[in-house]
Amino acid sequence: MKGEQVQVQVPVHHQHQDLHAGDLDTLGVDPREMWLDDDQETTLYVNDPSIFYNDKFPPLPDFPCMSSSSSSSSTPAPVKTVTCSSSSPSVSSSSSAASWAVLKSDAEPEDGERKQQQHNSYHHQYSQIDDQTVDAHALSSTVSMEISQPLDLSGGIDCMDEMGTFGYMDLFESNECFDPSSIFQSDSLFMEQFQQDQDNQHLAMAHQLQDHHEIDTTIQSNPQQQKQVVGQDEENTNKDQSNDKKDPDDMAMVFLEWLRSNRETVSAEDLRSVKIKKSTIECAARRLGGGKEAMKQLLKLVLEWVQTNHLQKRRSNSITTKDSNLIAQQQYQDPYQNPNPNSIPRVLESNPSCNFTQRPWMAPPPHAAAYDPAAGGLLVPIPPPASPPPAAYPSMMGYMTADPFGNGPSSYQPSPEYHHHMIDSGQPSWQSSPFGMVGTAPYGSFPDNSIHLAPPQHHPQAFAGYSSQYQPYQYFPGNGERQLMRLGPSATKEARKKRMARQRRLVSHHRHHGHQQNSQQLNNEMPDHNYLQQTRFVGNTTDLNCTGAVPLQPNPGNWFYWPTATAALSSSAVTMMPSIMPEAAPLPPVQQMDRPASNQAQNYNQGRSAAQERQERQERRQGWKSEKNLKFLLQKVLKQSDVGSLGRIVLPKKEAETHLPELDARDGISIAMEDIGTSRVWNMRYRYWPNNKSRMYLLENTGDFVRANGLQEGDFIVIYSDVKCNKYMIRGVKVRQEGPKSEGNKRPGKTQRNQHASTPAVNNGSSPSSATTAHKKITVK
DNA sequence: CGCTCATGCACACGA
DNA sequence: CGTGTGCATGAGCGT
Repeated sequence: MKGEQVQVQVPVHHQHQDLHAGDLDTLGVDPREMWLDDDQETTLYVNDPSIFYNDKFPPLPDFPCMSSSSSSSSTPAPVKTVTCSSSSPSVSSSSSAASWAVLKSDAEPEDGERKQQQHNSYHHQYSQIDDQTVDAHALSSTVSMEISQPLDLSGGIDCMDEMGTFGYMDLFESNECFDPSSIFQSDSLFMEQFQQDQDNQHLAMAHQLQDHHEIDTTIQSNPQQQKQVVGQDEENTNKDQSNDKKDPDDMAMVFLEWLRSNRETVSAEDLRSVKIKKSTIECAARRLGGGKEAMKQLLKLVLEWVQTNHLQKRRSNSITTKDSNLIAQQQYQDPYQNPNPNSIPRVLESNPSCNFTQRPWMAPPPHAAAYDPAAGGLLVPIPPPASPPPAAYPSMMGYMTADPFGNGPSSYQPSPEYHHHMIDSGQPSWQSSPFGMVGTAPYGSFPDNSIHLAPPQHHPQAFAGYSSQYQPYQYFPGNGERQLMRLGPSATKEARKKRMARQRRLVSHHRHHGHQQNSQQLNNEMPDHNYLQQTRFVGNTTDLNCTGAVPLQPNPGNWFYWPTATAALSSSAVTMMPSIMPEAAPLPPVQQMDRPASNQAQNYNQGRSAAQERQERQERRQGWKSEKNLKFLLQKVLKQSDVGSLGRIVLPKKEAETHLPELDARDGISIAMEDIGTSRVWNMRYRYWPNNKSRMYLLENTGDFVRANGLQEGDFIVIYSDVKCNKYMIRGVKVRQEGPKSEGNKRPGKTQRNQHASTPAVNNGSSPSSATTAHKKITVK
C-alpha cells in the first residue's frame, strides 16, 4: 500500500479538518493499516471532529494534529505541520505537533492558486453555497484542536499556553493509535471528488466521485502523481458516468442531494478541506462490503461527517473568549461533550490493534509517558522529518517553566501546573523516583527534557504520589484533574475548568512571584517543537532519553514544589511554593535505572573518552543538554543533622540500595558528585553503618557541598545519575519557608521526620500522603 | 513487631 | 578541648 496512495489534492483553505481515524474504525477500517500507508501524506483534512459525534461516527478524540499529512509528504501542496495560525487556536499545536503532522494547511502558492480557481468555479456553479455561509476560519478552529496553543507565539509561551499545548499533546499521545491520516485520506478522496464535481458543475460530477474513487484506488500515486489523478479521473469521466448511470442512487446522487441540503451551511472550502487517502477509502469501502454500494455508504458517512463537522464548527465559533488558551482547551474538551459518549469507546474498540489505555484527548498516564509504539504498541504519530523519534522523547514532566531542581535554562517551558512539587510525608520510602514528572516530562521540569527522573523500573507507573519521607518533593505533572481527565470521560469539563482555574492561578502567582530566575527561565525555556515533541512522546521506554512516569495522582499534600526551572538547576536554588502549587511535579525518573557500577562512579572521569568529554563540554555550554540523560536516583530532605557540622547526610536506605552502588564494605566507596548547578564535582563518600540488623547509608563529605549551596534543614538534595557519562549528579534544592518565622528558625519537630527525606515514590498516591508534612509553607528563595 | 532513620553520644584523635 | 567517626537509641510508621 505504501506509496500507492493517491494524493488527491484539494486546495485547502486555511485549515484542514481532520477526520478521525475513529471514523474509519467505525467503518471497520483498521487505522493502523492506513497509518502505514499514510506515513507519507495526508490527504484528508478535517477540522472538525464533530463528525464523530453521531451514531455512525463515534466521536473521536480530538486530535489536534491528527492529520497524517506528514510534513514530509511529497504532496505538492504541503501542509504545514507545525504552525498554528494564531487565528485558529484549534489547529494543531505546532509544538506537539511535531510528530503529529499538523494539518494546518495554508495552501501553498500553487495550491492556493489552484484552490482559488476551484473556489471560483465553485462559487460560480454553486453560488448558493458561498463562503459567506461558512467561515472557513471559524470552521477550522473547531475541533481538533485541542492543541490549541500555537507554539509560535511570539514573545514566549506563557504557562497557560504551555499547558494547553501540553495537555493537548498528552492527548495526542494516546491517540496515536488512531491513524488519522488514514481517515483523512479517505475523506479527502471524497472531497476531491466533490470539488471536481463542483468544477464540472454537473451532476455528473457526483458520478465522477465514484469513478475517482475507483481510479484513485487503482492509481499508484506518488506525490507527484497526485495531480494526475484528477486529470485521469476526468478522463475517465465518461466511463465512470456510464457506470454511474446504472445506479440511480449512486454516489453522485447522494452527494448532490447532500450538497443541496447543506449548501447553506457548507462551503466549498469545507469540502475542499477534506482529503482522504486512497488507501483509506479503499479500506473503508472494503469494510463496508466493497463495491459502489460501499463507496456510496462511505460517501454518506463522509458527508455526514462534513455536515456535522460544520455544525460543530459553528458551535465552536460561537465561543468567544479572550483567552485563546481557554478556547483551545475547550475545544480540547469537546470530546467529552460528545453527545454520544459511547461512540468513543466504540471507536477505540473497533481497533483492537490500538492499545488505547486512554482517550486520545486524555493526557497519557504518567507511566505511559512514553508512547513508544515499539514498546507499548501504541501508535506513534508520524514524526515530521525534523522531529526526533518519538521514542527518544522524554515524557512530559509537567508544565514546568523551570526546572525545580535548578536545571539550567531549558528551551522548554512547561506550564506551571506541572511544576508543582509536593512534599508528602509519612509514606514508605520511595519506590519510584521522587520526580514523577516523567509522564509529563513534556511539561518538563527539565527544560531540555534532559533530566528525567525515571521511576524505578519496577515501578513504572508509580509517581502517583510521594508520601514517603524521602519522597517529600514530587512533581505532579498532572494534577488530579488532569488525571481525571486521563481516566476517562468522567473527567470532564468540570475537571477541566478546575484545572484551568488552577492553572491561571498558578500562572498569575508564578508571574507575580516572579523571581527573576523564574521569569527568565520561563522565557528561556520556551519550548521548541522538538522539545515538546520529545517530551510528549517520552514514556517508559528503554530509551534513556525517555523520562519515566508522571505522577498522575493528585497529591493532597499542601506542599508544592515550585521548580524554578532552569534557574533551579543552574543555581541549585529551588523554591517550594505552598498551596500555590496544586501539585508537585516530580522529576521524571528515568525508567532505565541501571545502577552505575560503583567503580563507574568512581572512575567516570577516567572512563570517559575524549569524545564524551567534548560532548559534555558542549552540552555544558548548552546548559541543560547534558542533563537530558540524568536519571533521578533519590532525593532527601535535609535534616538538621544532615546540614550540621557532621558533614554527612543520611540517605534513604531503600533508594540508596536501589540506585547507588552496592556497598560491600562498610567503608563504602568514594563517589564523585557533580553539582548540577555549578558543575563542580564533590568527592563524597557513600557508605553505610551497620545499624542493628540493617544498615544506615550515608553520604559523607557533604559539608562543603551543603555550605556551598547554602543548604539548610528542610532543603533537599537530589541525586541523579548521568546515564551518558556514568557519573552522579547532585543538586541542592533550597526551600524557604514562608511565614513569620524564617526557615532558619524553624526547628523541625519529630513529626517532621517524614517530611524530610524524599524520594520518588511510586503509586504513593494511594497511600495517604501525610499532609502533615505539607504544612510548612515554602517560599521561593 | 519490625524497619527506617534522626540524632544522641561515646570514643578516638589531634591540636 | 574540639572535632570527627561510628554506633546505638528510639521515635515514627507500616504491617
